[in-house]
Amino acid sequence: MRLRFAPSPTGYLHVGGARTAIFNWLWAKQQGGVFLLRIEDTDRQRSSDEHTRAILDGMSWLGLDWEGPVFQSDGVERHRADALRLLAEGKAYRDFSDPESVRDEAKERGMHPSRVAREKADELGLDEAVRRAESGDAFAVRFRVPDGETLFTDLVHGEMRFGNDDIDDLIILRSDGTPVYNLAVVSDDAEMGITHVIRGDDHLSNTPKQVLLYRALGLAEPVFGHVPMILGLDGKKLSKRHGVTAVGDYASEGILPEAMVNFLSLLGWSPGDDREVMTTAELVEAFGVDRLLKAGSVFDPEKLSWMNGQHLMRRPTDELVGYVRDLLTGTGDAGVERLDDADWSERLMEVIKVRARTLDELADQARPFVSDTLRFDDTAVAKHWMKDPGAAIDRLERVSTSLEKADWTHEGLETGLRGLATEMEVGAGKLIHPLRVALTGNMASPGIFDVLVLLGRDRSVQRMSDGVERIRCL
RNA sequence: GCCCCCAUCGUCUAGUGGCCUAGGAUAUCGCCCUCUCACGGCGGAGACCGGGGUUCGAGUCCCCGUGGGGGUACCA
Repeated sequence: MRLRFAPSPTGYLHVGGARTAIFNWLWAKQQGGVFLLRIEDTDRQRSSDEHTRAILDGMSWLGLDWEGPVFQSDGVERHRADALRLLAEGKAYRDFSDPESVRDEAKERGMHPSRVAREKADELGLDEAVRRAESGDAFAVRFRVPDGETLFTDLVHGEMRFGNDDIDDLIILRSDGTPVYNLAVVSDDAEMGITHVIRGDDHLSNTPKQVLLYRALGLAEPVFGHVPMILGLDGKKLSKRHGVTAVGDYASEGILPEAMVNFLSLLGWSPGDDREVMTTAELVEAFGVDRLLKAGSVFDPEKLSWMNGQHLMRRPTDELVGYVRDLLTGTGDAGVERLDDADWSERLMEVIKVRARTLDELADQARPFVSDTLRFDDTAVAKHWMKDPGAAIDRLERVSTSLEKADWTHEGLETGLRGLATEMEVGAGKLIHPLRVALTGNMASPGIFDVLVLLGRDRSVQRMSDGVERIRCL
């Protein structure tokens, strides 16, 4: 079994393409098949190394590995030979007509352009066509669609039947001698020995044309499976109008590749039970083309975000430390080396990972612990400090002196602080809230005793006195 | 215009003629946990596009509408 993913070199791997790639990859992995990559660049004008590179980067980020070098569609000679062979066998004909005048005439007579072209070619006759070709007249090569019907079995749609009258005599070779997509795919896929083609629904209408080409060329045709499209929140085909559509952009938004693979694989497919958060290994195990859906699905960034949070909680903490280190180094935050203390950073991840949905949020959560330069949240300061600055200062100072001598453990600190609250005849929250602002600059944080333990005695005490100082200056 | 595909909560989906009083997830609302925010737990609201058949019985099968998507290039 040989599968391939064949994106067009548009400069980025969009989510729809990514999902198609994922389906192919999952199936290949599960069946022990071969997964190949081919860049569709028969139109040389459009392709560029950077474009190909962007797609490869997207694939690598997702963790989708393919076999061997990327198959570049450099088979122009082969494509041309195929076209010429069809010509020699009378399965294609030379079209000398001017595209524009053919279009006009077709419109006038209410016909399809390709049928006008066929009529003209038949009027011209084979001998005359050969003579004109030999004298140097430029011509395109059109495939002559035979009479009858074209049938094939689609993995997701079942039996497909197209009346050949509805299929146009497609051009397979342009008048400049370059091959056209529909011929190139067929020729290339056959060359690669592709046995199964999973691709987007947008290719469904192309399939009978390609099937006809396979049969005319005597090539082994693959089994096709057409998966539904991915739509934007407005129900329209997902495009740049919907904002982020390149998978690479989600990488920079703090999405884990495994979450992306998981999320995308659940668009147009489901394992059949209630499982949703799944590892890539589980997906490989559960995947099956028989459960591919027919209806298009909307890409919902909210659910992706949730799923990412689920994956985040399940990742090994040392991996999370790595992400946070990179992110905080990138933003130039001081103190990143604190993360090198494996035991400490692991405990830090344990308390912050449930509070983050993206890697960026995880880094934001980690920042107050890593860096000593706090970013104070205005509403937090207003609510817990400035409503009654005097009380805030008093409480911070008393917490500080009381805790300074406490046993610096979760339990020791809790007994100490709650004892102080009782002594002062205030609720513990009255002490905790201003303390949290002093310690983290924020209104929200992990449990205050975890914060204290993670920060350590010296840094905690320092932040409390800095906090007092800060309130006085405000 | 012509051809093709599709249709269950807002969204992702389960459902292959009786197990459906339509299940799960997300989002949303309420409660609980609680020092905050999350996580987690419990609960609420929320869908079979419409009309005809077939059948004892239809979300499930058939037909017709409607809606959405795709194709119809000397694009890929």
